[in-house]
Amino acid sequence: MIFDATDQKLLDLLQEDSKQTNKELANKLDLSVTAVFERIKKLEKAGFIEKYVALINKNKIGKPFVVFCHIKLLQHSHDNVVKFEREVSHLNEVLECYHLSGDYDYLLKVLVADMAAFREFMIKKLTNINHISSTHSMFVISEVKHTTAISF
Amino acid sequence: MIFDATDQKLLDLLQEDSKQTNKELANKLDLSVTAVFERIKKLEKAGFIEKYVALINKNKIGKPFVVFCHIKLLQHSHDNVVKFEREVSHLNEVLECYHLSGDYDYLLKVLVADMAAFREFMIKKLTNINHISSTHSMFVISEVKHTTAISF
DNA sequence: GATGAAACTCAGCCTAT
DNA sequence: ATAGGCTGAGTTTCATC
Repeated sequence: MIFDATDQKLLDLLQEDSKQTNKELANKLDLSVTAVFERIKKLEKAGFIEKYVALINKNKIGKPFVVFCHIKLLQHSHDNVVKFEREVSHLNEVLECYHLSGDYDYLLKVLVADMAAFREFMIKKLTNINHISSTHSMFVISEVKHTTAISF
Repeated sequence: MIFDATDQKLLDLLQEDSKQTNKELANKLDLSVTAVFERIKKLEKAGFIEKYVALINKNKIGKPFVVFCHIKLLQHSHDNVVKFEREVSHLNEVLECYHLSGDYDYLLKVLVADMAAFREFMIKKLTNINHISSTHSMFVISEVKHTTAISF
């Protein structure tokens, strides 16, 4: 598939605002509406565009508290790893979970209402998952930058 | 403003797929098309919905390598902090930057092509910012979970 | 461009306060 | 009775071919 500078610009625009009409995009890219339409379909089919989503304000819905949580496992047998990953994926407070190199095995991004809710999460959910050896939590004081848009 | 269970469901649906038509949403929510339309406008105006974006596949555009980078500052004077935060925000490899409690001051999520590109980023960009005392990088082995959707 | 569908507007209705 | 959400019809604009 051909992927040129115009496709890049198009992805930049769609990553910023996916509700723009093809006409608006056409103006910005100096293309016809149909050309924009076809490029978008091409990018969707080729898997460049994964999905279109609404981003919502976490403060507005009462979950302003972000915690990053390092986790070390007791053992790293295949079964334990798979089980841990599956269980952690099902926790809806966990927005992101990464398997990492370094001292700790995993990094979790956890979203909750406040410190009390985080405590509940730790006690009732996280440490209820077996095979966790230790955890280390870091609280977000402020979000300096947060974007979903990848630059080229 | 009233915010009820239907609004929650609507936000859940829009966080999953913002390209659904109001008709589809109306069916899922058992409402009329107009009612859905009005609720969405209400949620946009009230700031619950921040923006609509396309999520793109980082592997497809040649940036599959994710690194989390802890950073400690030398001094924490107001000026240094502001300057650091501004400069780091301008780096397009940095998708996210958080001011954290704990041993390190900041956590950065960095997206690059590969280890060589990360090295370039560290040498040419990151450590070029003054007032950095130390850094500690952790490489993502696998992304176990990654969602932009916040649950209620 | 043409067309079918979607977004958006409006006027009036229903419900709860 | 008043406010708010709901509906369905009508109009404009968009996506799609």
